[in-house]
Amino acid sequence: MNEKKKLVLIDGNSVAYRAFFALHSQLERMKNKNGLHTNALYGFHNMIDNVLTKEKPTHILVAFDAGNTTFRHSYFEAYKAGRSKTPGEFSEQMPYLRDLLDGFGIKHYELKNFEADDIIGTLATQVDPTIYDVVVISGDRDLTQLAKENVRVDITVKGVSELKGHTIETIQEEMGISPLQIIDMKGLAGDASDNIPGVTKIGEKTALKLLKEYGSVEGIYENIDSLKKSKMKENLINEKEIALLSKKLATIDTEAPIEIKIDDLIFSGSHMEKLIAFYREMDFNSHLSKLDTSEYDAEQNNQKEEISYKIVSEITADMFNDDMALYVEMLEDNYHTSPIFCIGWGDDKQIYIAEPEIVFASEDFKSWASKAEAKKQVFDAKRTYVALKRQNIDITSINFDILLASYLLNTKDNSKDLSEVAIEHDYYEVSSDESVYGKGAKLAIPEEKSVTYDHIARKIKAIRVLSKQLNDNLEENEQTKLFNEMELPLSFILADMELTGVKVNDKRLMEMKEEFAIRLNDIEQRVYELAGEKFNLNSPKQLGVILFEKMGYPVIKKTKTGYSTAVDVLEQLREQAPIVEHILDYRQIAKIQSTYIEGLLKVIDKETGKIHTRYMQTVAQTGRLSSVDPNLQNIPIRLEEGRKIRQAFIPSHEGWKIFASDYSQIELRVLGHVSNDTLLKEAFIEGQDIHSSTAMRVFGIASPEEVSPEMRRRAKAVNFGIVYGISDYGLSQNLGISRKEAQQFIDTYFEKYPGVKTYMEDIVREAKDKGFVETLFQRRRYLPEINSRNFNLRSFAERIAINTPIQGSAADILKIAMIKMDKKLKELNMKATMLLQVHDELIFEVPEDEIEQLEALVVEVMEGAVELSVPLKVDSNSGKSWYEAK
DNA sequence: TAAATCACG
DNA sequence: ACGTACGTGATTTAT
Repeated sequence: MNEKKKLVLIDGNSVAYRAFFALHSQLERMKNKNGLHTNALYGFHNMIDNVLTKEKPTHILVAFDAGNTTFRHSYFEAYKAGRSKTPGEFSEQMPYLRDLLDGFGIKHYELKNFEADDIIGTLATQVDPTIYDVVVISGDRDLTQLAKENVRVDITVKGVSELKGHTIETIQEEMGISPLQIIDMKGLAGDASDNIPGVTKIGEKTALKLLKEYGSVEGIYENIDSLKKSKMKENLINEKEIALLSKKLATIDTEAPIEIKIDDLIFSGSHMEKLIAFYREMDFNSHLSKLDTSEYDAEQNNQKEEISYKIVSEITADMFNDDMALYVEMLEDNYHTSPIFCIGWGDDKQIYIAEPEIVFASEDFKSWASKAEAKKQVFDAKRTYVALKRQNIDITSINFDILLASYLLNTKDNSKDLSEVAIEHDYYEVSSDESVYGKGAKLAIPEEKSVTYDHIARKIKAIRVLSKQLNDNLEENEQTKLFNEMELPLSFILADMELTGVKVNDKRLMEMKEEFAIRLNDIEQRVYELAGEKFNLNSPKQLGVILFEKMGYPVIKKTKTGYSTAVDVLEQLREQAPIVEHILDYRQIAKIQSTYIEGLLKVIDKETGKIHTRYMQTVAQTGRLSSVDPNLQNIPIRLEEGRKIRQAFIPSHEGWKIFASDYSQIELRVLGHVSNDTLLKEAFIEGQDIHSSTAMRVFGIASPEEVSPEMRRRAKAVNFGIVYGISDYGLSQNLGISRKEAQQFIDTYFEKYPGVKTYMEDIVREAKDKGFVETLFQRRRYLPEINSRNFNLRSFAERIAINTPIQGSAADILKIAMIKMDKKLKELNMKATMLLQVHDELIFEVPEDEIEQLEALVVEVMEGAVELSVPLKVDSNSGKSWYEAK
């Protein structure tokens, strides 16, 4: 027996609007971390969820209105006029509705000049009634006119989860007319919400009475003479045109020129990864925890198409050719330490899977890996390179990295999970690592080996397919140079830096640890004395109670959950609260102790006494690197106590030195270049102290000598503010001045540096126009919120539009310098080695007798890395430890 | 798992 | 009028 199919058609705008008002009381409570309101999305989500469970549709579509004008406006301009303006809090949620539907795997559609009703009406009418049962869902009663033998129309009653079904029978029962007569009723009675006029003095009751007698609007006019004389008859006669027009307006078009076919609407389940990402973005935590991912994954995995591969127990040379994908599987993130448990490689014809012992013992594999003519495509080149290097295998000629490419195409598409990256590029044939290996305590290699093998084989295929696709995309964006000449070569340089590692004097750290332990204990006792009780000093919550409740100090700032006890707050209490001094001391030292001393001691490689960080090349949205496990880009320097940590970073060879070179004011120089501002460029060209120079302009000082330290400090803050996409409030907070004063500084700055002002206006306009900004080297960052109706989101995007080309271009420049530096060091056969990168500086270890040469080389390479309209400047220092290279 | 805090550029 | 500086990662407490 053939079951009937079920088509569900949802009126997106109307249901979302209902959801918005149903949860209107929650409006301010329901916001995500970015301040986006989520009440309509939440309500809409729950409605869909209910519908999917209850109706179990085989086909489903959400239709949207397209724009504000429809074909109806062409014969009645005032159609839908006089509606109150759509609230911004609602419209800002609409774009995300599409994401939600994509997650659910539900097709959505809109058609220019037509309303959602018309799309729904056309589909509901045109599908074969012997095959399809149709359910229409809307918040708008007009749609009940679509009810038929096989079409039920559900209208929201209250909220969106409670629906009332309308069929031919119920409509007949309640109103005594057929669904199609609802149009006639509107023609007579009009509809205030759509501004459909109707005939004067005729309301729903009267209309129904007339229709029961005469059947339709036309029927009434055919029999108009038989009506007895009345005011109503007069109105009907006078307003015949209006009645016919009203009917026309209320009629849903069942022959709209839609381009979708019923087969496009097949519902084959949700895309869990997308849905989860949506929940995360919207902070729908209850939904996140409710998901039974394992069950879902299993179902999804079953839907994937079969993949064939060969399990290899003996490797032979004919298994390799000059164009293949390679994947090395490890369970843990840290590829410096994680065991390798499976390896796959292959091309479009054949995929091979093998256990690592077999691969590592194979000379054929090794020579293929190191063969220059053999091009390899991977996911995460650096990870692959390091993992093989640990086995003494040198891999060369990796010519594509889909992770790196994906990140360059959109910095947001940077998941460490291959399947997530694949899904972003509409490739669904590979499962998530989590669904195969589990997570947290359950993370493990599957008992059944074929599960792993199948998974790796799918990864190989995905790499093959996506390498071609993403390479095309890079070309379309003119980013191939960025990929081939900057990011990909850099990833191997970073790999070498990570593998080299940096030597750490653990004895020195342990000495410091003991010293600090004693001091911490002393301070702790002192604080307890002053507080009159013991408490956990590391708990901001407990500290808040002591400070602001027990001791009664004034509350200066609050956080989401209670009193703020951050430094700037404590500093304001310093004068009146002696205890605060000790708390600040404690905080400072506790930070050094836990993060830097204990933290670093934990990650020193026992064998080599070195630390091997991992540079994340696809995380930072601006193009910068980041550093993890441990983070070596935030080792203390500003305060002397913490700076001493750097004494523990030493050269790995006797008689060598640590050598550090940093770009001076690189971001402001980049700003000078991109803004082409005369004064700003001049300051750099003439080698002025940039902050003093700014102080002179902004405070109207004649000579550099007259700039006081305080003025320079303020000017420096202004310069920072400019780079960050300044606001009066931000600057006022930073400088502890009034907003008005801060605004004055900004105004004066823009007066003196009009080029900078123009740059900011231009870049924001360009971002609004194109939806993304670019660095000097075509690195892109998309700003989906730049045109948001939400002030917060839009303003944030505008500041990012200003900052990213500056921070990102500076990052590009240092990356170029690193590549050139690496090349030079090799060419010149120097022993000096690049160890670390910290955003605007490079740290090397170098034999004593190479220092001079290195110094000259660094200046040549870094200052000459790129040609800007302002000079680049580098400062270098060296010493026995990182501390002394200052 | 989130929030608060603080280290760096 | 709206509420805020840009980019990161690690540790701790609390839920």
